[in-house]
Amino acid sequence: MAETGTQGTTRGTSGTAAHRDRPPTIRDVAELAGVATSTVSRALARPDRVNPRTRIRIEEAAAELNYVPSSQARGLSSGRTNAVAVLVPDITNPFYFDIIRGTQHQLKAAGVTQLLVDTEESSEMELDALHKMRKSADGFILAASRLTDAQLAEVSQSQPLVTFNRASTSAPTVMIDTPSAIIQALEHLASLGHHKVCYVAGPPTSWSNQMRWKVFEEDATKRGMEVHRIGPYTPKTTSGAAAADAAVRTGATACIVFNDLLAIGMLQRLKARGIRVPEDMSIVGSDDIFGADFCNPPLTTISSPIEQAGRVAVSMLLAQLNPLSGSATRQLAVMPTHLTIRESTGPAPR
Amino acid sequence: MAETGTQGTTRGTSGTAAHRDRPPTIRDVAELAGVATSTVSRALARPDRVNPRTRIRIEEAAAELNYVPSSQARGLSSGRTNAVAVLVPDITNPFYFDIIRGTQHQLKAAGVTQLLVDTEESSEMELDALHKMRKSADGFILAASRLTDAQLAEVSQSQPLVTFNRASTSAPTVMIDTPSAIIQALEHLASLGHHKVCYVAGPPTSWSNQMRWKVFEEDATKRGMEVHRIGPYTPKTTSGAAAADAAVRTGATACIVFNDLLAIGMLQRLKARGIRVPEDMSIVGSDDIFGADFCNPPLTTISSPIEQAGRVAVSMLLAQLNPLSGSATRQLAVMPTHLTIRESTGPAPR
DNA sequence: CAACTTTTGGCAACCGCTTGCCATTTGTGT
DNA sequence: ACACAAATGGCAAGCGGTTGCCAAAAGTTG
Repeated sequence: MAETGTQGTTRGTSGTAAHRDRPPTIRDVAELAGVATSTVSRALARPDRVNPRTRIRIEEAAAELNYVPSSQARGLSSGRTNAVAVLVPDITNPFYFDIIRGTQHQLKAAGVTQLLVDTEESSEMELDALHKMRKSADGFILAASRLTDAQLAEVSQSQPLVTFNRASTSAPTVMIDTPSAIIQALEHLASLGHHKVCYVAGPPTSWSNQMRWKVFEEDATKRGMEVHRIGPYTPKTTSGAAAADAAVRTGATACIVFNDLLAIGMLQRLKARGIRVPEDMSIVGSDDIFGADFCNPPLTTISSPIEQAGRVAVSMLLAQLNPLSGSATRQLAVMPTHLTIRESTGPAPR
Repeated sequence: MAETGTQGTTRGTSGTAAHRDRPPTIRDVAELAGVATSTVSRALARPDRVNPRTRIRIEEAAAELNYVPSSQARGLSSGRTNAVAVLVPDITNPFYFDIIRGTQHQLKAAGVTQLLVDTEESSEMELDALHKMRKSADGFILAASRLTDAQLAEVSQSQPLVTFNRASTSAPTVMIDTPSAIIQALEHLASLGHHKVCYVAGPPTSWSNQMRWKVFEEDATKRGMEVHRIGPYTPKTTSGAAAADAAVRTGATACIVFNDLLAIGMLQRLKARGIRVPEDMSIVGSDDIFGADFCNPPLTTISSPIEQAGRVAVSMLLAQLNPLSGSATRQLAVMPTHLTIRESTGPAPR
């Protein structure tokens, strides 16, 4: 302290300043600004906790040194990592890319790092990641989680998370309005005169798959349609061939398919077999992924603001992490859906 | 300081151990195993540095406590973060999906966390990320970097990185064999009788765009073809319409397009305008992204093992980070390419 | 101007783990 | 059994921040 006065003149001591060797630490900034590290820390974290004049001095010093606080160190002492992990079952699937894009955007806006994890459709990997990363992420977003209700409940007990397309009573959830979507699709098919419909199932552990089938069966039955179900199939285009063949065998004239990937695969197979879409068979996909608009024929599918869903998920998670004043955090967000009618559906063959 | 001793005993206050409240630290493990934390640290990091018996004891303790070391703390003291940042210009672009998938796989295999960053085609954001994350990532993978040579050189000086599809003398690079690919494509077009060809350009700051054009011009000229060039266009399907219209105006009978996204967009526009592909115009894309095989017509395109490129990039980066015995780290990897001929190319119209 | 309240900034103790250095043990050769 | 080398484990000093607590400084009030 006594030397502060001197220091003003000192300046030259260090000779040429700003050696670009090692990244500057908070200490360097403190030194340059002539204050203690704690003050620097405060100036940056809670600006009104320090005198405006010193704050400015510190800010200038920081700017000059091009100081960037180490998130590592910060995390260690503050207990927060400023990172959020996003777990998806399959990075390969374009559907999740929309989600990822959404989360990425929103997280970046909040200055939070995104840790992307591919769980490869496996609940073990999911649990493992959840466990391994509990110290390195402040929260998790589980897209289409494959965990059981019990597992989910347990996990959500110990770490903040929000699920996407996976209902849960224990954690905030954002999901797309599947029931309404399926009903819209059936309505559409019914109006085209279809009586025999088939649901092409995806992964049994997928909650949304279960929901879709449930609603499909209920509503189709209510309409007096003949309902079939085939599957489960891995939700990839490559499974489409098998699915298409099976679908044809059921005698159904229209299929609602678990997702677009599978649907597009079916389209390819049907074309190869010379079965015309939609003349001989109508196909409805789900998710409206990249490609659904330019495949052949363009796919009628269930659209939903997926990217926005990602954003919402992040918002909900962040709200959970920083409990703001008053307002209880929202526990459920349902994204609207609508049927995008393109060219893979048409009048039932007679 | 004097009280430290007291504190040592205080610990027990909590009575029953292993409360599942807070995640266990290295201290808990040490205590359970009856050793010092340093020993635990070693047992886990360099197993042969401790006695096998104690190591086992420690491992058991760790297992019982379900101990996972804090990567934060580890990073702080060791100076390594065990994370690698992957910067892509546009998360939206399926081309990068493949890269990301590749890097993700390889990184996971190495136990390294992937930090995904979307730089939105902006060199500023790229620099910014590079700067902000220098403390939180051990290295960087720059996919299709938009940085200038000078910037790249400077950055690579201070942090380990490898570039993908962006030549650089200052950093290891993995790229796809563009020249050969373009030549293959021109050969293909020539054999179909095309004489007037057009290159549809992508982002001017894209190195691979520049390369493609360069080789295109050289080789096409050498073949005595009439060469056109249009663009630049943003590499998205939505830019395809403008590109298609411009391409038609050039009078060319075949186009080689910067990437598949743009090419698919052109396909859509051409179809809308009633211009038949490939009868009236042939289109060759590049990258063979998801969707290129099922668009209408399926796109003839330049394929390359993109996912593998991502893997290789990671390997090169990791090699750079852990300079192993002897073998100098590879500075350049060139991924092979081949022309995947589908249905968007055909004989030149007469 | 004294008495008292606010501001402001420094001190020092962590956060959880790594690592250089040193004291013990244990093992080896004769 | 003895001298000496190798193996093993603990101590303590950080890594780069954050934060509770306290003292000095500045501002208020009558």
